[in-house]
Amino acid sequence: MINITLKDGTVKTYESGITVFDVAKDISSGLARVTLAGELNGELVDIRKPILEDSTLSLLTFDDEGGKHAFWHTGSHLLAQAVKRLYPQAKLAIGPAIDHGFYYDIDVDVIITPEIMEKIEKEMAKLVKEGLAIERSELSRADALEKVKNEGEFYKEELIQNLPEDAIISFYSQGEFSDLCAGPHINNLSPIKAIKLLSLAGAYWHGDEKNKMLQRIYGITFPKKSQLTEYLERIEEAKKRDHRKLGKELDLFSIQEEGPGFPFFHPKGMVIRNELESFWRQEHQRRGYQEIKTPIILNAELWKRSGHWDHYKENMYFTEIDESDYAIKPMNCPGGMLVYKRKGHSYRDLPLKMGELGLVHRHELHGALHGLMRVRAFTQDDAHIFMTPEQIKEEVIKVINLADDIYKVFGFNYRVELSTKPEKAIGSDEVWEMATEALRDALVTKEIDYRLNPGDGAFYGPKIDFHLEDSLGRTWQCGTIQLDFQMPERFDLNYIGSDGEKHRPVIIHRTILGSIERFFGILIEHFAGKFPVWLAPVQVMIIPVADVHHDFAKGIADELMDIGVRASVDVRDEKLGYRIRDAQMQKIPYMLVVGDKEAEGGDLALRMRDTGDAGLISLEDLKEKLIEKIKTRSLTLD
RNA sequence: GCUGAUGUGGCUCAAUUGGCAGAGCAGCUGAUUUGUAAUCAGCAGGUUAACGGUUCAAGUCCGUUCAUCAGCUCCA
Repeated sequence: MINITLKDGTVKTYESGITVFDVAKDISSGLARVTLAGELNGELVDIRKPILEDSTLSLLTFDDEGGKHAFWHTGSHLLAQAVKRLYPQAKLAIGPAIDHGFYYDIDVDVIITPEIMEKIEKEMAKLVKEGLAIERSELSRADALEKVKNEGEFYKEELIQNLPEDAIISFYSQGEFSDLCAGPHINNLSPIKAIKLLSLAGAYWHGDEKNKMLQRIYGITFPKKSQLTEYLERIEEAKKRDHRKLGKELDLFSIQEEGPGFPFFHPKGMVIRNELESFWRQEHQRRGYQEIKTPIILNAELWKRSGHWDHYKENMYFTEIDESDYAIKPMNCPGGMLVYKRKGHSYRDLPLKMGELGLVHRHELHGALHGLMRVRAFTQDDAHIFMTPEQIKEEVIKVINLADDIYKVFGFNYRVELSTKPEKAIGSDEVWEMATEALRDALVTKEIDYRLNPGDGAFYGPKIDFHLEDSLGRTWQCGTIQLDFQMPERFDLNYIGSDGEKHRPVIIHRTILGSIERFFGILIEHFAGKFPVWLAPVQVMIIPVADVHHDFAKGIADELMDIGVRASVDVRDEKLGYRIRDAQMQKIPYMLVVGDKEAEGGDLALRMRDTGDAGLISLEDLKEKLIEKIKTRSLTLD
């Protein structure tokens, strides 16, 4: 007999070998119906999993991540089964559950069109009606290989061959369909009440562009029809926050055919950008950073010395001046190195922090461009910290703190990744190991959860990345902290130590916002265009009731502008309601309606973006409120 | 770069089987003088992404290129 401790702390005694599903059934048939998977001693397990020893067990439903995972993984099998029924010649590659739904990569000789997707969707619904049970079985490596070979599933064959020696090879089957799969899966198909195939894309086998491109079908399933409707509505809502759409509507920026990947910033976008940059300068100055600006075009020799010529050439643009080769900078570091090298340095100068809002150009693949998020010209909020090896940890921690301080101002959540040595890299393994450990040490000291991203470091060093989310939950790298022992060597940088000898400094390359462009895009989506007061292009729109109130309105605007508030008067010959609507749609935080009553009485009728009419306020109180909101970079209006 | 889809006034979208390119909003002009999310009327605005082809006739069919969108790959 074994003891099983449940989520609520109750302990139940069962015979060894009882399955997760049987435990659920024993508790109640209702619970058994909604249980999709289990979490056994902290590990996600199949609902069929026999429990052999004293354990803690959580029964997972669709409300749990693990339950969703099993549900969607089964969704992907259902998709594959439907495809195989319609196109028996199709070869299956991989079909995992993802954060929102699932996909399956399929190699089939017909081009899947939206019409075919509809057909597949119908076939899936038909399969659910058949009420097939899902069964799990294990095979030896030889038998498994034999099975998939007989079925002609050569992608599966390759997958099995790549499994580690001791791996348990399991298959899940439903009716005539069976698929190599580690699971977990749900008990049978009938809980799947809503099915939607979402999109279609090409995807390389093993993610390698040298391999064949397969057709990837994305889909999602739910236990209730209403959940699908809600999901689709949420997607629609998220699309309204898209920075490309809002950028157009609010007239912030544009990207035109004449310059793919080269964004134009419009007057209103520039207000936000300038506010961001002055905030950035303020935060850096008070932390001891100096600011520099290095040229955009520098000669080819420099890029050969820095290693970019050998390691980054495909992403660079080149030009020729007086018959010499020049490159347009894809990174700011070599220029920064030259500034450091201009004069001798003492250990007393270190750490030396040089910041640069540097405009870089990188050739990104045409298909990779995405609004402001991925462009071909962008301004990095770069800085290079020159320091002694002893200062590494402290300085890395200071940068982590700075990033956290800055992200907090916007109310962002972020995710941290640690990226290690890539294939194309310079420097010895020992130095890489040391640098990677230094970064890891800083993360551990700060008790930050991070995700490991092997092989994704810069070519000169490992890095800590900060990722922020867009409206659809896609994450984008913004801040980065990169440790570099290579550039100091290549540029023969040194400082004089307390011993009077020359020493090699170590460099941190870092950004906080990442690129101003990308950060701006994230910002638009994060706030859905409703910028906090300090960033809003127009902070107060004054709306006179009639012509006779224009002078009074302009007087108010002047007083506000005198204290640095961006105020504007809408003098157009339109009805009040029209102009309020317009200001509202421009997402202007505050509106003032001024007519006879205000001109006589002194107090002003205030309207706020989110809550509408806010009653009367005196000009003095309003000024105080605005100054406070702007100074504290408040995220709220009242 | 790869796979698939898309491209019509500044914006959002119409245009039967190939048969005279249209509407709303925005803009301009005039009337209207307005109290918390759209006042009325008139005017102007297009080589239908570009180039080539088929046809008596192309926004529509075919080809090439460019751009955009969803992914893949890559990356701030």
